Amino acid sequence: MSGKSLNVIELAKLAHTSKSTVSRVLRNEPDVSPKTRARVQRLIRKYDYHPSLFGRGLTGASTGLIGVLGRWMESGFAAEVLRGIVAEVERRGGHLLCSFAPNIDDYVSMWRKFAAGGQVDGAILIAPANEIFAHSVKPGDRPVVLCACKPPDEKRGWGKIGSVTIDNRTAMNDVVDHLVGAGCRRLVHLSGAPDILDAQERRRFFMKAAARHRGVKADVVQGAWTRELAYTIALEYINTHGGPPDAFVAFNDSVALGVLEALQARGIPVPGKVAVTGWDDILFASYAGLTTIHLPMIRMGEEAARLLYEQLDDPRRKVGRPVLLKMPLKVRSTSGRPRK
Amino acid sequence: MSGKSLNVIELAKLAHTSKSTVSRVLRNEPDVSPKTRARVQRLIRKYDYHPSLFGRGLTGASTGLIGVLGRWMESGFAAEVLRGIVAEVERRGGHLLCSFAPNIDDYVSMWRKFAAGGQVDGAILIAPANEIFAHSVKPGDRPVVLCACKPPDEKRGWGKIGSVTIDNRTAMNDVVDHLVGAGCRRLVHLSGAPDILDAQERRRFFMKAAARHRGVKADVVQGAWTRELAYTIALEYINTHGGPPDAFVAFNDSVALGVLEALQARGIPVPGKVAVTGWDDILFASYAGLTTIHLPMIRMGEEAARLLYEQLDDPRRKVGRPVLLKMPLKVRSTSGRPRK
DNA sequence: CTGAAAGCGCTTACAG
DNA sequence: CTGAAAGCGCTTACAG
Repeated sequence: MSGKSLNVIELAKLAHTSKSTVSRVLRNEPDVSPKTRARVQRLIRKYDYHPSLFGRGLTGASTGLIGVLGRWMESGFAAEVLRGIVAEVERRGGHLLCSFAPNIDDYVSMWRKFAAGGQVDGAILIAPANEIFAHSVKPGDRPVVLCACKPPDEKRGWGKIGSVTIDNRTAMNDVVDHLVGAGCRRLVHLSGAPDILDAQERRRFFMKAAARHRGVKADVVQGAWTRELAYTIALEYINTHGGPPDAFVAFNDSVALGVLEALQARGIPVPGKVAVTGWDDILFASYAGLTTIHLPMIRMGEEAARLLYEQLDDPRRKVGRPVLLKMPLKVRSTSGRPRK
Repeated sequence: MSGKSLNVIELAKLAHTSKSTVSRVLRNEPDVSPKTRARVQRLIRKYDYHPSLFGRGLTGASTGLIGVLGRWMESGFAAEVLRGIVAEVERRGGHLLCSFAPNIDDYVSMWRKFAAGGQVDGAILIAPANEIFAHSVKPGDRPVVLCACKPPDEKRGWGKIGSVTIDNRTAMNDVVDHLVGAGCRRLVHLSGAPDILDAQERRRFFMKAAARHRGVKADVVQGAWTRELAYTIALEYINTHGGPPDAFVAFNDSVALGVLEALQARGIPVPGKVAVTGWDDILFASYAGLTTIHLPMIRMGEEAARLLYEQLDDPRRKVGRPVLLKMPLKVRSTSGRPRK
């Protein structure tokens, strides 16, 4: 081997052929004689040769690089979705180019960088803030898939962008029906932060779900956005209303945890006196016996990657499709029939 | 703008200068007149221009790309470490090129690809299997940092590789001293899978820590590697020994969870009759009041990235350094003084 | 301080 | 089925 690292030219010399032919073998093109192909492949394996990402990328050819853009990894949500993406991308022999931008302007800039091409084959945007829809999708954009986010309308080219979202409506119906079936009549929803789409949806679907039942009273309480806030606000609610409602429907498991702690502090039995439900199904939920909605974070990542590959595999397909994932209700012990 | 995407040549034309000068401005080189620099920078901002990763990479210049190689994301461990890496890399304006290889041969192949250059500036290897040390580090390798893994010796060039590991010895001493201080005399360690370095270390340090105390009996039980297995094995232990020991020291929180469930199933009070400790400090630990060792996964990622940048910032520095992270003991309610 | 030229390692038409 | 040539977008000496 010469001093420089192995490249198509060196490989061509060793195989007594041209770099064009080596390139053809590399990309599994059909028009190569079996003998030549075998000779080149043997050398590729012998030297564990991998074509340069940069050389290939510069020509505009596919690099197997999939862009992943997230707001941040704090939540654990992005990390779980990433696991799903990894599973699918790894299966295809691809690589992930990950960027994270908490700030929406940076996020948009990175999205544009991915979409403009010359970097990744396609990209997955994890939970972008809604401000992104004020920007336009360009006709020549690389395929992009939205994860945990859905374009609000067809405008600005967003109509042809694929997306993976969760079916909050059906899940919330399941929660409410289950609670009503268990005898609960006064339901209180501790909603999530108002700038989160899921929070808006769950809040709306909670009211709608309850309205389908006669004699059921539904209320929404804002501000309980974390475990700590939920603890305080649950106590406050109980003090103000002279006791708990029949059920607290928490925006997520952390909020439910805060509620459970508040109820425990006041010696109010769950589910004896009040039912509590969560959302997400994090590890502690199963430990605490929390009835909750299972959020399939890993599957969201997998589906997003599959959606992206659908478009990558068929370049004529210019339009992505929306995928709506069902979320199963996990009935555990915090939602038994109240004894009053 | 012409049809093709903006590049150094277009930018040079617009700025009435040459692509060499544009390149100098891009890389913040000193030898550019203030006027020219300002003119170029204005255009860069105006068009939100980002130099091509591929063009830059092909010349061998730094791309800001940091390679991350993991065995898999299943554990959640890699995901948390990744969060730390992201925090640090994002701060430096870099990007992550992530690959995951459950199989050791693939892992080694990817490591070599990163190390050979022409792809990333440097790489972080998360928890590689020990078989990797059978391979040699080459003199011209790009900087690499080991995370949650330490070279067993100086051989094959591994002596100059930086690493981030956790101080299992001190942490295990803390656990054992705490339990003995609480009155426990018979300690049982439910160890982790034998091919995990941390499992080997904790097992060994558990025995050593106990041996420092007179009258303390320490045992190791194998096979309890998951919550489910721990449940079964804890029950089995109790049946065989006519009751629990004074303390179960679990390899991690999931194992501790299995133990707690087994004790609950048998109606054995914790900490009244037996103490239980975990390791990792996952969310459920604080909920369950589990006394545990806090594993700073995010910090491990941050430290690994910092270590890597130390070498990247100073190319003369050919040798990385080892970092040993302390793990605080979180005393909660599962380790109170046993009442016997 | 500036610019022209070479070259990084590939792929892509094109000609045979 | 094969190869010579051009070119992707940068950076790096080199000459001025």
